[in-house]
Amino acid sequence: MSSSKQESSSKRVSSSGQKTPTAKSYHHGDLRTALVKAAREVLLETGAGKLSLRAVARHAGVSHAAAYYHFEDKTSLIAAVAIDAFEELNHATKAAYEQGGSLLERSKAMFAAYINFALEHPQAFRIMFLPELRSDAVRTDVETAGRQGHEFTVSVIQQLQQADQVVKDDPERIAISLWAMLHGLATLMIDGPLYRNAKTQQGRETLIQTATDHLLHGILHTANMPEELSE
Amino acid sequence: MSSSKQESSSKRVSSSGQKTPTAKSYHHGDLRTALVKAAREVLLETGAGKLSLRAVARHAGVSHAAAYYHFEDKTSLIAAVAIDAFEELNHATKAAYEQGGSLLERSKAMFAAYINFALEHPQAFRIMFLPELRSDAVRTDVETAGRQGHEFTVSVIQQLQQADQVVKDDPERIAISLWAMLHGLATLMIDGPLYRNAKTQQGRETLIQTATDHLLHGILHTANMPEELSE
DNA sequence: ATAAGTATCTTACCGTTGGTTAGATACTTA
DNA sequence: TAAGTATCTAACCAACGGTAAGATACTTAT
Repeated sequence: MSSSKQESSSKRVSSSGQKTPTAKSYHHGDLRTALVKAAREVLLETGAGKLSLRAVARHAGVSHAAAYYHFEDKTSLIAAVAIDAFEELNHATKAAYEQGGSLLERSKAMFAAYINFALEHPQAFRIMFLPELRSDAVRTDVETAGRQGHEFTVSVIQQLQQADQVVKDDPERIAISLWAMLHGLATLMIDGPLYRNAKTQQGRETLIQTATDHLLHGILHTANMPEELSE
Repeated sequence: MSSSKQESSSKRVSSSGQKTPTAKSYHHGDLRTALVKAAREVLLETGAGKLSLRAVARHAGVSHAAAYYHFEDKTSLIAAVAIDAFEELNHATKAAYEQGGSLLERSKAMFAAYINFALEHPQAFRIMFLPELRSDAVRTDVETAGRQGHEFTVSVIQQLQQADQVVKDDPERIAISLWAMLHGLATLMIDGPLYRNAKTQQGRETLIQTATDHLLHGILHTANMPEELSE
């Protein structure tokens, strides 16, 4: 019944001659992206778990049934929001990495950017990892959006290995360990028992600093702790 | 209106003479714990985000309004489920630690137990870290239930430090780093991009093994990797 | 024992939600 | 300009969280 409608209307904003870009005529123009944007805005006031499709449609100024011409499902709308947020996160981490400093400093800035994104956009961050976006039958789009960030991390690890700064382990596995550490720290800070420690900017930086240092240097006594990185 | 009712009826199962322990009379006996138990069972078939108070009451054989005499809120019921699950997790990790082997082996078994609990009870694990259980006004009970596990981890770290196996850093911070790593790995495995890698028992063990090793030994080239732990 | 008081449960109701269907409106294209 | 199609609204449904009023049973004082 409604199979290929989403694709056919995806990116077609300024094709025909409309009076205003935000045309308020019967047909909206690009309701799909407008709904995603509206969802991000509604998300700022509503919990991620209680995000209502009807509230999003209300915010966009359309009836809730209109949304079903652009998204198969409420979950599909949420998935689109998640992909949008993933792209934003990927952009933020890349931007942090491409700033000045040594290779290791830029890497650490990238690590911090991941957590800072979670702290600055907690609702979006929660959406990105909602269980129903994975367990559902086919949701490969969200998966690929998430994997892009992972692949970038792998490339950073490889660069660090080529510069002889990181052990020559499987970069894929190192990236996973790194991601797990960052992701765990972020979720514990926004939804877990660390959310009290993360209230002040000082507390956040300390948490990020010590955790990444522990991963970088190890916590076993047999591993030495050089001071060249305490910076 | 309903302030001290929950406390007054908490633990009073076999006080008066009832014919059967699972008395199906008008008054239930201990509906509160029955609802928590029912919620855990319903949770096995329903997603954690879509857990319905009415379905839980239905499963327990009572009307949904009856639940409101034992829980202020749907969130309060979920909080009780989370506390129940936290206690189960704490018990599992302690049990893993108290098994045979060296101190480090027992510690690593405890780390693995955390992730295995998440993999074996993903729905309960998700409930434990639902955002609404933290951001809500006063939900200190869930917090303390979660903190108990953390404090136990701190004590394990301290034991490792006394045995000269772990650097003499602040044990609190080390425990946080450890928890972040384990928690991140667990969530990425059940709700994140690693859930494909975690389908086989082999894949899970490899993920746990390499990640904990990375944290224990560090990934920087300046840190050495002793083989006494590769086991 | 009995009556009053209280805790717990059911039934009935409310507004909101996710989702579907039928019909209205506008864009597209021949 | 007419037919066809995409997109929207209005109306409807079942299920949900939550509340209020009344039914039932346990408790306790007398």
